[in-house]
Amino acid sequence: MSEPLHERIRADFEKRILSGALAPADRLPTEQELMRHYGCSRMTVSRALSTLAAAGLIDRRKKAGTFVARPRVHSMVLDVPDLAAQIRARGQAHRFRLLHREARPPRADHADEVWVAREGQLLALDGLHLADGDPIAIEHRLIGIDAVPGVVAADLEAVSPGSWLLQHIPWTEAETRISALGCPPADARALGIAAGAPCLCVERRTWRGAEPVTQVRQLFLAHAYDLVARFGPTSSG
Amino acid sequence: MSEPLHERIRADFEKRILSGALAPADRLPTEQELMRHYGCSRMTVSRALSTLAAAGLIDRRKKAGTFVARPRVHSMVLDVPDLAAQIRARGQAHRFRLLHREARPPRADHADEVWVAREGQLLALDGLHLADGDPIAIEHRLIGIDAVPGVVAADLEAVSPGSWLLQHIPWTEAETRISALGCPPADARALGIAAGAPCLCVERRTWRGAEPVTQVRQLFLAHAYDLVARFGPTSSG
DNA sequence: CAGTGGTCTAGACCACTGA
DNA sequence: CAGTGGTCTAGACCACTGA
Repeated sequence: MSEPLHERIRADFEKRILSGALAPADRLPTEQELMRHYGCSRMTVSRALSTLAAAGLIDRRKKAGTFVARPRVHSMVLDVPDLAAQIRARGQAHRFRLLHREARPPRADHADEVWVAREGQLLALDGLHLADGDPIAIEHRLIGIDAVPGVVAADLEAVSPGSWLLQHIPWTEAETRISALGCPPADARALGIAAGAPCLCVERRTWRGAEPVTQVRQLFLAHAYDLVARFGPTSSG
Repeated sequence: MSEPLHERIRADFEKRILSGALAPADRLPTEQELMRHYGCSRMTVSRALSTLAAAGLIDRRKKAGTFVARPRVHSMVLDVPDLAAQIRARGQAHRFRLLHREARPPRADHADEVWVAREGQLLALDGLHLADGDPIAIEHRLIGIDAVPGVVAADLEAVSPGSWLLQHIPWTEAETRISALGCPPADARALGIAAGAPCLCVERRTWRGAEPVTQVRQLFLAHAYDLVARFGPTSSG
């Protein structure tokens, strides 16, 4: 038996809930009943059910029992592909070309700049992502120098700023906003497309603990970039 | 002490990893050392570390010990807002207008249709999402009638097809693809915009267990719809 | 107030794997 | 082969909450 018992119990109930055999609001057996059914101790049963509860598949209420949860339809796991890797996977060469680089204090009337730099300095970067020499995305990035002092000396064309940060900031929290828009004229010129052409816009703020690290706005040519998200309790089990 | 001890241990190490005090590849104390430090049993320590391992913050290797994991930069939690609720939150009225409805076998040369219906019948729906009477999105949907027999009799203007399915299919797995594109002419006419205007395109396939349920392609007017994703180990703890 | 889940203990045996 | 984590037991006390 390579599979632990708690995992078998968890998978049993996941399957019944996924298949609809157990519908939302249905009551599961009590821990006592499951102990008898699986011939194991209460800790083992409890561990299986705790995992399902953490995944949002069931709700546990004292005295009342354990119930199938209503599906949470609002959260998915989003794969954020590495742009450079995605380009290379298509057999193209990826390059990042820095268009502009400036270290300075934040402008008080720019909320993003104040958010990133607070009272310190920020690094403002504009650059192009190229696939086989053709621009496919433009990014505008702000980095807090106090949060990431090493960035000032980094060669950000050898490794793109996003990759450099990921390699040097050990863990991050981030918030991403995804939208579509017509390409503004200045970006369109840099990308070599018509102003107003459809672009996928990804805006992201990243923290290290409570400290802001970077804010970035990336515009991708339509069809150059897809975001893929998967959803389902299986992904958490 | 309202907070369980295993949760305190988990939060301690999460904090140290997030703050950078513990860097990737750093070794954590052994379970024996943590038992002494927190004055608790091995199960309690193990539970805290198992939760961190499940969240991807640490790697545990037998004989070698427990180590801070390299950040997984590729997965985020994506909030999929309910379009109707989002419109109402802006103080507008949401309505779904059915443009076309047809029950028929799949066309053999349409991969999406064969995927949804297999050998059975499918329901093909086209409709508009309206905010205060103005179109803001168009959707093209295929539903497998064998998987969801009740849908044939449903009033899909009173409740939009997406909402109806969520209420009647107890749990789902889904795969979503997000991109930007210029609006095709036929969709543009229905939306009352110029052909080629930028749109956010969301394509989703949904399963119930192993059975395909629905395939939908939605085009949103730019600025009418944002997708927001959050990322971070806190979300899983 | 009785039944349920939440937590925790002090052990045990085992599997894996690096020294 | 010794140290580490993975699993499991058979209990215990407690907190919550619906009947």
